[in-house]
Amino acid sequence: MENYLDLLKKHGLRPTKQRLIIVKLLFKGKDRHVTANELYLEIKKNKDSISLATIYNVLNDFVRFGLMSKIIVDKDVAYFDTNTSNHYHFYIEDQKKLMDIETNSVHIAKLPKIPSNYKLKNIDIFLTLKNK
Amino acid sequence: MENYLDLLKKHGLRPTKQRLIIVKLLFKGKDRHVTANELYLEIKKNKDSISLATIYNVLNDFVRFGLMSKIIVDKDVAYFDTNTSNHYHFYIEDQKKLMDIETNSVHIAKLPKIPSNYKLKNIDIFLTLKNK
DNA sequence: TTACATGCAAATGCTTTGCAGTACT
DNA sequence: AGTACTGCAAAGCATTTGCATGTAA
Repeated sequence: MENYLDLLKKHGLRPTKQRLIIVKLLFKGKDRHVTANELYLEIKKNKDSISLATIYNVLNDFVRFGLMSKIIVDKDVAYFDTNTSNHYHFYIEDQKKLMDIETNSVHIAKLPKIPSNYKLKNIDIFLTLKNK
Repeated sequence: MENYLDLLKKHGLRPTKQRLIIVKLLFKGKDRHVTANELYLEIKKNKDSISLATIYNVLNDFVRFGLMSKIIVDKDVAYFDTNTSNHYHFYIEDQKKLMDIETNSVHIAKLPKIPSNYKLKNIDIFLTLKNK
């Protein structure tokens, strides 16, 4: 309980009622990938209520302050990921779902030379899956 | 000239005036990554005129019929790529530009096991770059 | 009390769609 | 002739923003 509060403070975020509800939900268990709307519905189901605009604001703040990351793989929707370490994803196209790939199950043996004047910010890998 | 027409026919697409203008522009030289709006402006600059809606229709048809691919890396805009073979991209964040990565400059030595009931459709890799 | 956060509704911006007119075959 | 394509304006939809109200420090 208290550690959720500290989690926010540690990242320079004021622990408001709404942020606490969201942090508790997302960081309770294993890593999660949620869309803003999914989170909105989940909160409603738990008999709480946070406006969708606030959910967007909170999630974007969490990304800005390094608590979460944002994943773009579908034109229609943004996914928010509780895992901020560099890792890769399966994207299950038919279900529009993301799944983590275990980091040690991928090995990139060779990377291209980065063009001069640029530096590598991060590596995204998506393995798009279809139903068999 | 004639081969553009054949390119369309070969893929089962009627060679209309608009499609020919677009094919000529996109397949004239090296591989290209364009947004619908960029293409729209480029066509206008060439003293032609195609409505933005038609450009979307044409590009989406080209993707559907295997002439191009669609790349999602930015929430705001879709990129259309004349290269349909499996290859990877640099994404230059500050300029919102895509660049091909030479296929043989990346080597994935290890891939995860694909979950049962699914098959791998394709592999996307984005190396996001920032200005140094 | 001052700066920041929330929530609603309205705005934004890319993309898609309905439909009437036009062009391929 | 019949089917497919184009073009415009309108609709759609996820996300952002302006602003008044509420809350944390």
